[in-house]
Amino acid sequence: MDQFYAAVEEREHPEFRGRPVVVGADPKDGEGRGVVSTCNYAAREFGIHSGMPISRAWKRCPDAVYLRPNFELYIEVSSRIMEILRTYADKFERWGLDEAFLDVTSKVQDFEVATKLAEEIKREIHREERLTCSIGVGPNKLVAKIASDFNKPDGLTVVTEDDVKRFLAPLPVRRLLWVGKKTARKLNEMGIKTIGDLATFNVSTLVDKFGAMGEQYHRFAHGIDALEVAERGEIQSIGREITFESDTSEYDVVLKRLDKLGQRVHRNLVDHQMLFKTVTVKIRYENFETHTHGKTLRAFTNRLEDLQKTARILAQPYFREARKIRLIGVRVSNLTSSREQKTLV
DNA sequence: TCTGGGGTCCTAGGACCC
DNA sequence: TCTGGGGTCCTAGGACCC
Repeated sequence: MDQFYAAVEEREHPEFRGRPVVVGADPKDGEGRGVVSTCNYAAREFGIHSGMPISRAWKRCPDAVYLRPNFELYIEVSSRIMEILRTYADKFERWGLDEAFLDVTSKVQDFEVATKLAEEIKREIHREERLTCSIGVGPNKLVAKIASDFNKPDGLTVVTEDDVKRFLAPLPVRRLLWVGKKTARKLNEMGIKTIGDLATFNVSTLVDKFGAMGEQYHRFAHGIDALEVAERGEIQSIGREITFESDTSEYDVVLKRLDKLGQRVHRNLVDHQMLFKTVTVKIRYENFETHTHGKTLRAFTNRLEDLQKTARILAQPYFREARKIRLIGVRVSNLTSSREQKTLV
């Protein structure tokens, strides 16, 4: 979906039309913490983009419409769109709230028919939700994903097997799936700027530098990706975290917030009918130094008290030397379903 | 410029077991 | 007196995704 959160907000508020819309943290007249989640194209004209500190966005365009994300609404719209998409696919994989992979192998004989199908999907989503999306068609997930990012908004990019190398070669390595900021920088330092550079680079050097992933990157650069389109299974962890409005060394305040976060995690856990065995606390100091500290209990539990008590104990060692804390979080993992009756010995 | 919040997966070291 | 090999699980940190 194109600029999903911002597009949904514009749809719900016609009065915003034509104005820059920024969804994210509260800018608080330029003093706000947090980042931009999504912004529309009018806001992008001011150089605003997702991930940018909200304070910086404010400086660039104080007159934009600034909104806190309304996840309930986005989830609702997302669910309807996902149901539409599902009907078109042999295999379906949701990818966040606003992206999805569709394996349509059995529905189409060739790329021409696949293109027609993509056009039909775009039409149906626009008819039902009055929102636009950008679609990439390719021989595998990797190529389809990169193709979908190639032409936005309201784009459709088709890359056939024969075109894959020509399509990928000139693109910066950063566009590859799983090549983020850090890896892109390392690759650039090795003189690898484009996906084409990566494709012709010596594999063993890549393996030396990146381990098993080095070989993966090399395959990706050739457009080779054997990953299945598959629905995600059971969830692996549930966590909540918050950044304080101002960094604090009032540890009783921090512990209160930790308890509240524990409550929210617990509520979610119970909704999912899950038990947990591991609790992990996350602390970020004012200098952005971040630590996690976890403990695995002896048995599965879903008791709030177990969660909160363990979290408090785990957080304790970080409360020293009056160091100011920026963020606190708690996560449970090692989950199992509480639906099946477990035999306890 | 001052960096959110929800997640997933991988790695490396260490404890422990047989 | 020096030190195997197979395995599992736990922990902390880091990179990546939306």
